[in-house]
Amino acid sequence: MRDNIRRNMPLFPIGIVTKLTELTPRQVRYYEQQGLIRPARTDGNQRLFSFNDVDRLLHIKSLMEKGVNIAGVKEMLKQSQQVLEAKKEAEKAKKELSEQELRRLLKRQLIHPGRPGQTHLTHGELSRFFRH
DNA sequence: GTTCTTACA
DNA sequence: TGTAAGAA
Repeated sequence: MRDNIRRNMPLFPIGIVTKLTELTPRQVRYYEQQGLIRPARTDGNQRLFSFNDVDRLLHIKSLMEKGVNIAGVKEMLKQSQQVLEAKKEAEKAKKELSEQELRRLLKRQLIHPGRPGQTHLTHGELSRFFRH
């Protein structure tokens, strides 16, 4: 799991990122303002993006193209983090629980999906995350 | 030559 | 979001 430190390594300036993502510098900076990404900075205050940042931007781009607005993108990214955290917890559980206990847990999660603290949205609220 | 911030159409 | 100005 040493790959993550590489993926988070600040490597490319905004010019490279815009070519990689086909986003405009304006968009990239704006997304940073909205807290969707937080690229590192050089001594001269120039942004340096990691592979993760680029992936994130591509994800954001695809969502935007599907009509999801900033608020919606934020939620989606939150869910992505929750999924990752869930995976970590699952690995923990795998070590701490017996196979049998694990089966029971998984079965319960399948029957009661989104139990922990997920946001249940009504149809009306969902529209909040799309362009009007 | 690139990128940064701020401001305005 | 695009574009311009002035400073790194």
